[in-house]
Amino acid sequence: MRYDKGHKEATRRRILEIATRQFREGGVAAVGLAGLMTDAGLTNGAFYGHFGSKEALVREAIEAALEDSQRKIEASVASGAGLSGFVRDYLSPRHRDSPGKGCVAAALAAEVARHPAGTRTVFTTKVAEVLSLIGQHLTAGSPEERRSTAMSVYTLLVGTLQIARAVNDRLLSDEILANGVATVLRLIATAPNHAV
Amino acid sequence: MRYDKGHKEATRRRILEIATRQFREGGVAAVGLAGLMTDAGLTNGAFYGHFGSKEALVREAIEAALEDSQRKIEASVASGAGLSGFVRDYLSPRHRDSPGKGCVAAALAAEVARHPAGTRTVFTTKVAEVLSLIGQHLTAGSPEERRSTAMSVYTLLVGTLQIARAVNDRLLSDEILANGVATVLRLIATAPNHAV
DNA sequence: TGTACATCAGTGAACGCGCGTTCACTGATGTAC
DNA sequence: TGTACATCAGTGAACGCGCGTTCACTGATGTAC
Repeated sequence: MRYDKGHKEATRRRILEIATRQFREGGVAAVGLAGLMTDAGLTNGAFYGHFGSKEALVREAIEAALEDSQRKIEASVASGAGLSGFVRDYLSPRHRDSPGKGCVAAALAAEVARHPAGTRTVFTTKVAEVLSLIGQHLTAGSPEERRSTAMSVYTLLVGTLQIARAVNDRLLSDEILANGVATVLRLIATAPNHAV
Repeated sequence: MRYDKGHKEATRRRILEIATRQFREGGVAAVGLAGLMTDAGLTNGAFYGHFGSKEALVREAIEAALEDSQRKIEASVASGAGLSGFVRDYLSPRHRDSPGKGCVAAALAAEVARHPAGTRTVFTTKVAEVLSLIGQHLTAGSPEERRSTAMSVYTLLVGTLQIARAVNDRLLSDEILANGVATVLRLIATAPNHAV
């Protein structure tokens, strides 16, 4: 064969990697396959040797990016920084300013809601895993309370990052991030004391 | 003149109304001007008699939709349901399932972050007004604490609605919404007890 | 050892389509004289 | 009262462009005999 063993797999991985970055940076709709393939050092036609359609790529990109999120949480816990460390990274100006390397839920949740069922199902499965993972690393409360807190933490993280990114005023954006950190840490520290 | 006095203004309002709905339903990128104008009962060319560009329409649509949000908050407070009533409406399955009539921040925040400065500035100004409005209707805490709580409430509302919309599992989605209501109401009821 | 063929990652032109925007034109009305 | 012109909301074709997808082809390699 002309190409090394593993060459095609490496190319596929390269396309996927570039795609996950570009999708998060500009949104799925703004990424064209021709430009994506050029950035991968190939021509447009080669795309369909690796993926069945753009939507298939979107599914894989979302899956990969949400597995990345899980790895980040685990890395933070393993490093001793705990969930708090993850929260501080997540709501940092650095994360806000580099969406291409960041959370795919914050970048694409609204767009995912408008995608076909298969894509939404992948997203759903992986988000459920993230929620479960956050719940596992909470210390306060019963299992039900931890699940509940995990949801609050995750939605608050996503909402805070999104508003901080959309807002065009650095001071306000920084304030929103800092306030988000304080609120999430408070949620983590205290059991929810359920009324329901 | 061929047309009634006020005819053009009415047409403009009609285009704007349809656009705010379509933008929230499908995202800005998915809305084409030709289709929009057809839905308004006109042909594509007429658009530029009313708006300078698609982006100018986006700015006005975002502004109008965020003023709508403010009106909803005020209406809920005026009706005696208070902020809690607004929160329950915001995180209701009905709101989740009808994005076209709902919160523009939840529908478009990620997309706004990628739009030109002018659009982001409009968004920023109006979001700041919403935060201030929420703060005014909080009862617990100092003014600083109320501002802080308002931010947490708003970002939590937006994040919760988005994840609930993206998720493809009705039970999980409902659970996320219900959990969001409980958490937001808890935030509203208790002063944040700032650590910073 | 030499020749014919199979394999297969990638090429690049072409497809039909919809996009935002421009612009010469239409036609019903109001105004001027 | 009748005629010429100005106004102006809207028409609809055209512009250049990029989209996702298809497909006949290339060319370097491995395999068979």
